[in-house]
Amino acid sequence: MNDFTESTNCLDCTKSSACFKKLIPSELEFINQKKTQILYKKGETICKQGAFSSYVLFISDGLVKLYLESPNNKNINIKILKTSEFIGLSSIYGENIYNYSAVALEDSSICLIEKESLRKLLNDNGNFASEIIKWYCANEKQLFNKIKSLGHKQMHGRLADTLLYLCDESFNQKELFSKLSRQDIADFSCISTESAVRLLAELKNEGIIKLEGKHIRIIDKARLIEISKKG
Amino acid sequence: MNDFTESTNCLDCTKSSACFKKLIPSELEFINQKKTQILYKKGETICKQGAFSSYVLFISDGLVKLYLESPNNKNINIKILKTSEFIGLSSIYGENIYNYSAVALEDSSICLIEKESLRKLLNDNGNFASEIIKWYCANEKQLFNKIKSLGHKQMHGRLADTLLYLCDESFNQKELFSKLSRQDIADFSCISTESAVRLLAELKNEGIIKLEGKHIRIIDKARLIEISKKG
DNA sequence: ATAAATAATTGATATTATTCAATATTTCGA
DNA sequence: TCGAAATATTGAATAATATCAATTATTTAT
Repeated sequence: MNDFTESTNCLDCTKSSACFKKLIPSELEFINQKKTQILYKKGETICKQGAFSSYVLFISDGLVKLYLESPNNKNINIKILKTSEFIGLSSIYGENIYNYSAVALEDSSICLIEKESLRKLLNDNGNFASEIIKWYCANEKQLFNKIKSLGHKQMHGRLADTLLYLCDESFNQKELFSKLSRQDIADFSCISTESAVRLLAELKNEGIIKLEGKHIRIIDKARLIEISKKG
Repeated sequence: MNDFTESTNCLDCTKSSACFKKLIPSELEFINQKKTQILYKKGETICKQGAFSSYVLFISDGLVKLYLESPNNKNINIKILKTSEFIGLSSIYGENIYNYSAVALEDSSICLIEKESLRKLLNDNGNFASEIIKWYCANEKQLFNKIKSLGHKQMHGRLADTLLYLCDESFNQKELFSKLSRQDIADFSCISTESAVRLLAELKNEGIIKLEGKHIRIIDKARLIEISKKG
């Protein structure tokens, strides 16, 4: 993010997500009263797995890495979140804790929204709730893909999945890779950092990817997809 | 399931899920018009991954195994669904296909509900939608647990997770295990059938579980949890 | 600009888990 | 009830992957 002069009023927020468009002005005003906006510096932890979840978070501007922590001090990277995405939506119901951790990959402006207020809106406004459900549908599909990748593919396929995900056009790739380490890439694939490095070198030698400093560029996407499918 | 004389009218259905309790009588009547009830025999496929999803399914009475299929002809078992649970809820929005397959573990009575009608109810009734979101919150947590299990644990920990899940009181265990093969147990853990068999024998020898025909009984739950945690 | 800290790379080895093969057991239909 | 088919079990060989150790490159803080 670059601009911190961005308005903090929900009514004319340009970074708003699809679901907020379903709110009527009075509801937007209501939610505006119930939120605070906070700036997280690059590297700061935005939410911590297991911690008490007082708020649902919304990225008003920034880039965030979402990951699961395991007791053995290893992480599983789940996804990269961009501006206009929620963090910790699922803490709204159920247990009062965050199911994952999130760290700012760049300076990020985050809206903290009171869970109670969000719940009220969900109950009052079915259109709003439906948009949230839409989000959950897409989210579930993504998690199933992760499970398929981890459950049945071996290293090569898993790394291919990671690269295909990270190289998606929807990310500013140069930017993104400059903020990710080999360990991050390994943690997306759930392989050791050393294996990630070795496999990346292999892919480079076969002309499937190009390593330009930290940036990874896919040269032969078809073959990478092939590797992903083969597992 | 035992009784097929069960009423098929949503208004006095005793197998209804929490969310339907949020519907007003006219809405229940509406949904009653928009559903059909079908009996699936044991072993029959209720929904197929990738197939066109015309309906959202609801188990009015039965027991169902939900699993992901991978191209290499291997399956990942996700969960066992019981009476009053939805199948394929996420096909309601997004792509018009089922993200997973489901098979009847016993003769099961399934309600097929028109997606369009369900969408209407979600838009009209925020309380109903909120209950669905509650379900998604719990569902997400479960999927994260699966990801943690697959991503970082090795065979022992993964099998322990499977056994702890399957031996939960919420299932009729004798019944359940009689319907699951070693392959099923392996597919929950994403390990080979042979490995599952070997590890079960190990656990038996160490007095952690007891093998009684097809039924598996946990003797030393504390140690099994230990194994699960250690990974 | 430089030293210290961190991250990336590579090779050798050890561990983990699958596959293949052979045998035993159970289930199921005629 | 019998025999075929499916499922379960066990062992040995092989493959996949992590770990450990050493080295090089990069980043960061002074």
